[in-house]
Amino acid sequence: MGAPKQRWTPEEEAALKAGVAKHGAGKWRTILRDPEFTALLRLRSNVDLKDKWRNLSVTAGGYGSRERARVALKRGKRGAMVIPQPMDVDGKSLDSDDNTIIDSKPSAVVVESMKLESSPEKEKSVARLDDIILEAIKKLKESSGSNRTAIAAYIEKQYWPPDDFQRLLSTKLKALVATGKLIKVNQKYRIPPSSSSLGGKSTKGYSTETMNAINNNVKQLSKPEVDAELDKMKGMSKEEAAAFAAKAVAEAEVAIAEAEEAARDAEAAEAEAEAAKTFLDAVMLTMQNRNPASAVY
DNA sequence: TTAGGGTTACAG
DNA sequence: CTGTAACCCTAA
Repeated sequence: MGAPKQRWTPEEEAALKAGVAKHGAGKWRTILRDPEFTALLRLRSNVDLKDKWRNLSVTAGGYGSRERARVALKRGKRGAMVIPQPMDVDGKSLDSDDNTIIDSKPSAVVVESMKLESSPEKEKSVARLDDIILEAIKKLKESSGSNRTAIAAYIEKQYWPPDDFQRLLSTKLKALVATGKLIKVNQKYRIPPSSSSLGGKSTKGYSTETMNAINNNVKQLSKPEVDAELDKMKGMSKEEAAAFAAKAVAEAEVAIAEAEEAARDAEAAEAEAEAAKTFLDAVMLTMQNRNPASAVY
């Protein structure tokens, strides 16, 4: 897993995901033009966004079109393999109310080594923070994971204490969770295992006001975007759909984090992010209604 | 402009 | 050498 060319910073990734959550995958130019992301993605082209999204999909274990092709080739040469799908075991609801989030992306735990490349200072420091956060968790070695306070304490002890650190840390943790580099379980963060599983969705952190708005919207949303996404899901096995949904929820949350981080137009951006989450809630409901024990396809 | 196949750069 | 991530090329 390389640290090759112009690596994407977690911020850029988050912005990309947020953009996809808002406008949908494929609307690269739109995402790029969105005043909320244009700043963070200013150095990336629409093609870059597309490629990055493809890479993310691949490493996420989600079947990106590309990975499928590669896998197919490998199988072809070795002439082996089936894709056994023991179908899942749990017909459980995806809608639990605790704060458990388990991202759908495995992703290796390789931290980004600091490169002394020619990148803006800002990006350098944030990339380093990611590195440090992971290091902190590793060093702390808490079996069930480490909470934000412990992580912050460790970092403050080992490194310099930036002024905006606490807030920055929270944002970074969210981003890392969304990226699959960390898993959050009951307020604690830990390094993800090699494989992924599906978790409940989180309903944390939103004001009752917001939640009401969401619940209210869920009942009467009818965007063409929704139909399009739901249509995609028809061809997925339940497992795939669940992973997809879990990932999407994480993305929506990143969108919210981004909205907070970018103080500018925060309200409007947050509203859009919430809308994205609303869509996801609808997806979840739809899935629960239609996913008998067997897959659709 | 976008999707997808191909290529390059780099880490393990 | 192989796998991964960023980058390039081109058809639609």
